[in-house]
Amino acid sequence: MPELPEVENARQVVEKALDRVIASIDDTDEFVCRPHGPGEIDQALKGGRLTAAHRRGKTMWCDTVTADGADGPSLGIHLGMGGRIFVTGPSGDAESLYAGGDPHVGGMPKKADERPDKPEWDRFRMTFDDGGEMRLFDKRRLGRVHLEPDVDALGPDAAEITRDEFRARVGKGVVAIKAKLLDQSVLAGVGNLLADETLWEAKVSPSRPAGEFSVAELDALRTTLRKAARDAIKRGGVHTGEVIPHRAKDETCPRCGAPMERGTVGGRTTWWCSAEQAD
DNA sequence: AACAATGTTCAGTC
DNA sequence: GGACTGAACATTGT
Repeated sequence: MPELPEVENARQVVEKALDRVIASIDDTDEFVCRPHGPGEIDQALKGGRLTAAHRRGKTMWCDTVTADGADGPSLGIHLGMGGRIFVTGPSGDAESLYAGGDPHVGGMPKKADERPDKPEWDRFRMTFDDGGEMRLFDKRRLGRVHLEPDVDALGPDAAEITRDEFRARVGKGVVAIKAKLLDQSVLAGVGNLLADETLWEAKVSPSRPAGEFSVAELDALRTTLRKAARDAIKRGGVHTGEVIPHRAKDETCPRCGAPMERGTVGGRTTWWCSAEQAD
């Protein structure tokens, strides 16, 4: 699930956790919270508060203050391959639940495995002194929570990148354009689905070398990407993309009817229109 | 059983 | 050192 649009959705849910006093933290999952040892994050943040929720690409982080009002360490949260954020209000009950990283914004997920009632899939939990909580729910366990995340290694956010930045960062090298879009140090936030959706909308072959693009083509690609990202945020996730349901065997392009083709580009399964996105 | 999964990272090669 | 590739990571679903 989580690409830029889902993470932005999750970030907005994390904002529901701001300015509430942290009573305790369960950071005992050593894989998710590495390299911190159990209790380390708890010790650093207990008694303090989260004061702001930021996002760049797929990485979120919160500013914090300690109990005495001094600046605390930032808290990084990454949803990995399938993580979600749940926050409950002061009552702590299900009625006050906010779900982030999920397509059904504000509603309860329908699939059993997406419901928040599998305690063994809770990988991190922050309990507030008002009775509510924030937790990372992640059945695949590839999410991350850690102190002081290094966001400088990320490129500009894919929904915000400027025209000049895009030209300079994306339009060079011999790697496939899709691999370039997926490189988080080039620009941050594009995942496998958003890449396929963007390239399909732009009628660009995913395997075409990035350095071959003209300035005009790069500008057009950037416009398409930002539109795809923002539309997905608005609609609740990348899965709302037009071509996404057609990423399957025996499917056809929803625009021209030609067969969809499957392959591997940038190490990821890739689908494209065999006619409009030919090399 | 084998393989893929909306992500990241690290070892290895050119 | 940079660019690039492929496997590994933990876990679940098909």
